Amino acid sequence: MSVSVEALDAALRERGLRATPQRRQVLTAIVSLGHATPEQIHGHVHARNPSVNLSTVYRALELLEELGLVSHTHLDHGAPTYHLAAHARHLHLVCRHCGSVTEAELSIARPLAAVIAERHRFTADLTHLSVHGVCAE
Amino acid sequence: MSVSVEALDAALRERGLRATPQRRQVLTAIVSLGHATPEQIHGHVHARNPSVNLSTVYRALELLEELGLVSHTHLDHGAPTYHLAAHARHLHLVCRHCGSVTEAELSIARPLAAVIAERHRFTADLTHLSVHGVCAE
DNA sequence: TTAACTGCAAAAGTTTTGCAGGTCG
DNA sequence: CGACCTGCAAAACTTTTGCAGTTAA
Repeated sequence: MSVSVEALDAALRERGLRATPQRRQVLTAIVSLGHATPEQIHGHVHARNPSVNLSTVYRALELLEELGLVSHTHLDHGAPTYHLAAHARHLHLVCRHCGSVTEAELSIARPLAAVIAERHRFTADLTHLSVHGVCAE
Repeated sequence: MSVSVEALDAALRERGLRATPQRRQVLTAIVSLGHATPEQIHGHVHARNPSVNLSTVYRALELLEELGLVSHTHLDHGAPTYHLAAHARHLHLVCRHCGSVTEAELSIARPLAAVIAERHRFTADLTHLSVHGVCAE
């Protein structure tokens, strides 16, 4: 975790931007939560620092994503969920019925990515891949 | 197209629901547009029948999906796009840069679905699969 | 006729924005 | 000190809901 925060500080410094507590706390929240919606992230940050505003969370998420530290997917019904870019070593199986999210090996989608690259000249970003369906319940 | 509308009428009758012009027009719009957001569908319907309200479009989409005639995915930034269930014979390649949506053979994802079924006991719905990435530009 | 459906308007939920004040560097 | 950031409030969107009037069957 402190690794991520240090990476953040470095990335910010490099761009002449500021390392504020809020930005660090948003990143820390993502690290703790694994993957979460802006709302959930705000809840986590807010617990430690009640003055932090939801709009600041949105702005921080946008920035963190721009810096390449974080990325997001649309898991279920359009709800965006954010996670560490470095942790994006799995794809998501989203159950339509129970809403559960299971993680699966990224490597199992490699063959698919290869076919897509070849036939469509399209570079698939597997870290953004989520497969919808029905789990074993 | 009239095929779809007839299927709609039949499905509605079977459930004791009503075949209204609005419902038919929403379905027709989806047929013409291929895939479209609620907003775009409303635009299309509205052009022919200006009195149709957006909330009616939402209600119709919900119903059509329930009847299994239509389904939706979240293509790009969470924007829901609806399409005929019968046309869902392809998966989507969504370009992060230009926003374009390319269609690819569903069959190329079969092996992936098989692995997921075996390892995770998860039945993948490939018709809801969209792959994000970068196209050839 | 009458239960289902629609249009309208308002509510609810989410994300963005303008601005005055606070703060990192 | 000075530009960058934040909190707040309001705006901009998207989707849902309640209700009175309309309409398909």
